[in-house]
Amino acid sequence: MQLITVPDDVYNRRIRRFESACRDNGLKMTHQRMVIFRDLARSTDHPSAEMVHGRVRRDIPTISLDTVYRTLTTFEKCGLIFRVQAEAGQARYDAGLEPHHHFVCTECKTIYDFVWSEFERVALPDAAGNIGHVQEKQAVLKGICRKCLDRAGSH
Amino acid sequence: MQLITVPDDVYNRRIRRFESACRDNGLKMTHQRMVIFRDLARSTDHPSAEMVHGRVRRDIPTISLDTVYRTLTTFEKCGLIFRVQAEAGQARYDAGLEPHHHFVCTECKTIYDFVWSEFERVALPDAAGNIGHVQEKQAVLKGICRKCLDRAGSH
DNA sequence: GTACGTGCAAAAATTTTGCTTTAAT
DNA sequence: ATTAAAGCAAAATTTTTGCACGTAC
Repeated sequence: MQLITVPDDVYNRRIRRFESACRDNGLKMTHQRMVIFRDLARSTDHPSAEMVHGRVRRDIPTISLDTVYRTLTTFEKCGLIFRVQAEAGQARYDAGLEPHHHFVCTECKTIYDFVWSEFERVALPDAAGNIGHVQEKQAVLKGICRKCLDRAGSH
Repeated sequence: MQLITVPDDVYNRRIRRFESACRDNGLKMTHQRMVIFRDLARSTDHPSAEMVHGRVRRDIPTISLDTVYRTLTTFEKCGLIFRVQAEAGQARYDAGLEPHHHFVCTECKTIYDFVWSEFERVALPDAAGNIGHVQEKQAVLKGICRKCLDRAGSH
């Protein structure tokens, strides 16, 4: 379930980016793609293909899971969304393009976003540049989230 | 195939750590576990379960893939090895305990290690501490490795 | 009208599990 | 002798694919 939602201005920016990305990549504007992207653009929970499928079925009850898989892969190739580095069994997706990082709870597998402007300012070591051409850099934290800590502490 | 190998002193340190971790966790010292751990301790290629299976079969031709899966999971629970944040379809493992980070080539899926001492020195933002208790922090880079860049450039 | 996208079903790939046999302590 | 681990086979889970039909441009 999705409690926190994305602010309107961020959501609208994402939708506009989606529309231009479709045009630029020659993607047809299908009902399925719009509904799937709208769900992602509003999401803060880094949903898996199955989570997206479950939610978009409210709008398109006949949509198939493989369409969701194909669509997510397509969006990823266009740079519209990212696969999250979280290896929680299933691939998880994120429509947030603003630089941010992830805290993965090893207990409940929830993925939390956080910003870390200090990180953005630190230069990569030479070692990294020697390996190849860096396109994306991100920090990943693992730990136990507050919710799980509280649950464990209460008995 | 494995080109670079781990220096002897690092390898020996890992093996000693393995032996004490088995004692501490009440794990029996089976032939399979030793062979699997030795392979990981020598590895620099962040192998998947299947890669490990393929290699340890040289020593134990009858070893089954599910034993490898079970053993890797066991080692991970003991903190002897880590699952790498790389979502390359399969889970990838790493026996390196010294702080290091990963560069994942989006082309060939190779995972390269690098050290980044500057990163270790930067304090986490308050936002991260508010989410929960951080147990592990790491940077993940994505990009195209030199090998793939060269291959693409040569035609 | 044409090319691309979707739905369906089936398969592929990866990982997990129940049960029996084997081996370590 | 006990108890954990290995091996086998089967299942569960996640993701991909071929083909026929439908839809956006």
